[in-house]
Amino acid sequence: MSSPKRTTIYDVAREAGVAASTVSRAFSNPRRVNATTREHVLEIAERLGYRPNPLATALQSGRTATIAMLVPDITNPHFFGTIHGAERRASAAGITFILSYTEESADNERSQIERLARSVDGFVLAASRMSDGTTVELAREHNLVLVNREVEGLPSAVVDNGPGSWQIVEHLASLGHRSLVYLSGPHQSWLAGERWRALRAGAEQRGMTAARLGPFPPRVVGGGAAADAALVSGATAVVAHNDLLAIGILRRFAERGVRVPQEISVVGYDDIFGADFCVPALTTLAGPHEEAGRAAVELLLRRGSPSAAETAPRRVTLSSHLVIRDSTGPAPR
Amino acid sequence: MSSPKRTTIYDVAREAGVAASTVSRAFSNPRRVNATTREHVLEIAERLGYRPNPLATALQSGRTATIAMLVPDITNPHFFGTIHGAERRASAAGITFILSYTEESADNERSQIERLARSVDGFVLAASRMSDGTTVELAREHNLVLVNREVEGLPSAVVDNGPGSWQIVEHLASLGHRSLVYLSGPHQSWLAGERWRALRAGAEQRGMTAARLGPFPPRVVGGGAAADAALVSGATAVVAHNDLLAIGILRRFAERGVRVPQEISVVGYDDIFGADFCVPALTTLAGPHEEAGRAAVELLLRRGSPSAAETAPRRVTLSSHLVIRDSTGPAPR
DNA sequence: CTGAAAGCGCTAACAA
DNA sequence: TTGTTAGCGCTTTCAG
Repeated sequence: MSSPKRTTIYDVAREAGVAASTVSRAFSNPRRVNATTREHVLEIAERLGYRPNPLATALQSGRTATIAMLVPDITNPHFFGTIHGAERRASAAGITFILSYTEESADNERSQIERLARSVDGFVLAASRMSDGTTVELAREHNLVLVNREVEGLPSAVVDNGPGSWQIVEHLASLGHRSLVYLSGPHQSWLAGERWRALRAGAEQRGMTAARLGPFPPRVVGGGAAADAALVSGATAVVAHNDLLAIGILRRFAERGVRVPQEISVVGYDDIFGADFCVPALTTLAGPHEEAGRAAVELLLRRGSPSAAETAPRRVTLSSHLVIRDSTGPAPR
Repeated sequence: MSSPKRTTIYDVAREAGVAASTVSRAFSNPRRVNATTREHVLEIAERLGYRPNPLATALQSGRTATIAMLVPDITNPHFFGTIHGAERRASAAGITFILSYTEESADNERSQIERLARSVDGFVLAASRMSDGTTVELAREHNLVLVNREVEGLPSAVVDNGPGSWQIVEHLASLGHRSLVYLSGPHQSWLAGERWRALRAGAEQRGMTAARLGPFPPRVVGGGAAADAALVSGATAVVAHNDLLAIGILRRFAERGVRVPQEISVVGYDDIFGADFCVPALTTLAGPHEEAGRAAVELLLRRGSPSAAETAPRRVTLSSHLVIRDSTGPAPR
């Protein structure tokens, strides 16, 4: 497997006729070394195929140059954008990126954080399922940044769902709908709460009735039960917690011969891959999730740097926008 | 961020009235310690909130309890299954899982391996773009397992595409098609080569003509050019390098008013999310990709263990199967 | 600007 | 079974 002996700073030092500390400086603190010396050292290092051992660096300095991102569920395409943005940003900064799944479990999330604590400089928690209290407590010991979740006092990057949910209501109202039902996601989901609050407020303002049903698993399979529940509710418009659920709902409606949007309108969240080619194509709230991932990593990196530690904005909000496709139409009369 | 001072084995040792090495053993080599002593140590450790520092362990022992998976492109849903399977397996073994993207670049792949080398026990390379030579060379220094790629002498887990591609040909032949065109993926893709070889051989056997066009980017956007090229070729059936490309092709055909499958049949590979609800639903070669990811990690873990180092199977092959949906039909006459 | 020396927290001989 | 003793490869005072 791995070679018997790797070259270390000592090998380089000996060969270059300098002390190990000088080699160390040549790499990690270039300006503290005479330019000529450094060049010489670097050359020898190159020739010997020297590679710094990140583990040794981390053990000694406490800096691991690694961050971890925790995601509830990888099979949800919604997260791809966020993950991708975060990974790109970390990679650009020369930071190793660890991805981990928590299977929608707050306990898992917590234990993963504890397990990885010493191996990373910080965490990006995507759509964290942990309670505010637990999160704040962990944030005292660990470097945390949230994505699509807000907790008082913690840095976060979120795609606003409030204004976006209002857009959904306005859209439905303009089509003559007088009632909507929100098919909710996991009840630990902060986002689900945000969405419902905004939908309800928007509906009230427009004189529409709004009901919430669920929770439903935020996956295609959840769509069957969700669709049936929606039908019983009598609402003319359903807003699904996410596109996965919405696609499942469309499928169930198709099975039952319920025509969308003639008999009922369907709206989703996230604009995932597939939302544009399912049938009917899904009206959904799209957002710059890749940007959110990037911003989160940026917040994390900034906390590490000595400068601008507290001056930096702690909270990034990004705008979402409604993409209108074929799953919404005039309310039936 | 992180607390000022973490408790170490020394703190525990002092408190428990034993040597540090005993504490170390109590955790990493439980059977080499008197049961009573161990229990006592563990209790003290618990009370003091001791957590082993994986970095120190790794630096000393060389074992990092971490593996890395390198994937060409995360936005390709094809990889989700593989990633998920690998992650689950690693997680079950208490192994930290690092995910990294190589953006379809062999150079990137190589440099990532070198960068992570000291921080991980091994690598899972998914659909590696590196040449056989480079791969073999790297395998001398690093612990590599391949997924959906075969290189002489290296362990791998692959979903067979040969037999699967034959199934595609048989299916098309049975529908009366006399010609097919393969719209190829990246030319560094080993899989693309395998597929084409099998398609060509199968076609020959069935007296069909087979042509290869491309390479096309294996994404939806590649579908436009691919579809147009297929049309010019005059073939009655197109086999796309993957479902993403196939979906792009369907879209282009729809735009151009080409009816599928009446005028032309379309087949994809991978059975990704969305393949069942695009229009028409896609006929595609499905495979147990999650299983492949799991198997790859298993191969990696096995190499580490002293026993069965060489007895273990080095190559896992999994069967694929054709899922027939609505994008294939009788050849036009 | 450079070198010597002391660890970071843990494991692994080797003794006892 | 347990303790002692060296380090793993690097960074970081502290002198020079």
